[in-house]
Amino acid sequence: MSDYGPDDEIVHGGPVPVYVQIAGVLRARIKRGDWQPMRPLPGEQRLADEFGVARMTARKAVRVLADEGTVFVVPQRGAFVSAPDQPGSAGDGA
Amino acid sequence: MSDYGPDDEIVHGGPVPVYVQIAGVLRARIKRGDWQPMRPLPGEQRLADEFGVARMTARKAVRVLADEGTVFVVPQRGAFVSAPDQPGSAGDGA
Amino acid sequence: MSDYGPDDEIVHGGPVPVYVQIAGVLRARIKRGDWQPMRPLPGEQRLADEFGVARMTARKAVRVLADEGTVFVVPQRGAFVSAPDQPGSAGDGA
Amino acid sequence: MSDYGPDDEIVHGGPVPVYVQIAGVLRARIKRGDWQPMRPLPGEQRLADEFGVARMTARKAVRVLADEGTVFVVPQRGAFVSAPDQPGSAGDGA
DNA sequence: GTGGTCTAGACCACT
DNA sequence: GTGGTCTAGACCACA
Repeated sequence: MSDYGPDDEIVHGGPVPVYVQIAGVLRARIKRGDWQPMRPLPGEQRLADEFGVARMTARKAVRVLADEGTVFVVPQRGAFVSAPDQPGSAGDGA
Repeated sequence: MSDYGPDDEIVHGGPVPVYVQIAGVLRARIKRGDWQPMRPLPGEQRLADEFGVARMTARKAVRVLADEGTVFVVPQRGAFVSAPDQPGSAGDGA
Repeated sequence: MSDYGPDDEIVHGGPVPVYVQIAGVLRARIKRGDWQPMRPLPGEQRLADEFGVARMTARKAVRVLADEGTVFVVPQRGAFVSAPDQPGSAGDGA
Repeated sequence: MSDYGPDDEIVHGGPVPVYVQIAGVLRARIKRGDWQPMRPLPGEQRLADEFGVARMTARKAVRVLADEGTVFVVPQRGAFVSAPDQPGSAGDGA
């Protein structure tokens, strides 16, 4: 189930491609700590279902995060949140 | 199809360039709220068809609106109505 | 469906491990030409179904063939019949 | 029209993904000089037609070449053969 | 279940 | 005509 509300609305036909919007939502959740480092994101199909898009679109969103290093993809295992660059030393409240 | 009538007639061969006239019509529609902020304008081809002009003419009209900030253009995505500058401070009922 | 009959019967509880027996059957089919070089073997699930064994058993049988070079495994793609060692030096005419 | 023959056959269901095979064929043509630096490759749809695959598959092949730097893609213009690193000084027959 | 690949369509902006 | 995006299905190996 999703704990997410209107914050995560996806706009079709807008200036930002759907897959980029989804990548942004996922990125925000990761930074917010919803998904912890080394833990898997929901699978492509689940993301597609949640956002109401085709799997290929959800897949492209995950690829955006993988290309920027936010997550890493392990074939047949899932997409995992990368470890933060400098975990804990600054900026996170420690 | 268009919901617009004689109001939007374009005069060819007059003192005002056709693309400026079209820009004026589009600007009026936006201010009237026909097209909402963050939503796309019709594509160049559609505008060209509606006004009976060449694509380059429709393109120039959109550029006028972009230059004045009424719309913003996202390459490969289209032209989108800008958000109003400060919709709350004056004129909107606040 | 399988074109194979009693020839390929597997004996459980005998002196020869089931996966070795299955490897032998598969090896025979390859040598017989049932499966051509560079073509994929049936997937693990299909082999498991055909021989009435667990997926891990089918997997081990394929591994036997891979270890001896009869087939080669490409991750995420399957197991493929290897090209014959030196088909040209003798018997192929070149 | 294609001047290409059996050399460029694509195998479906083989150990190598179709889009990787196509990328290999295109790479070979570029190295062979069929397509000169700064000239465009055929469009995605043409490649798809030539190889008998979906456009998305041809697209992935081009992306492979773009990722490795063999070509560069200009949106709405095409994919262009990159300039060689050191054209002519070594390695090409010296 | 996962991600990887592939098909066969579609609409779009832009050139 | 180009590439960019998107849909809605599919089969597969692998765990």
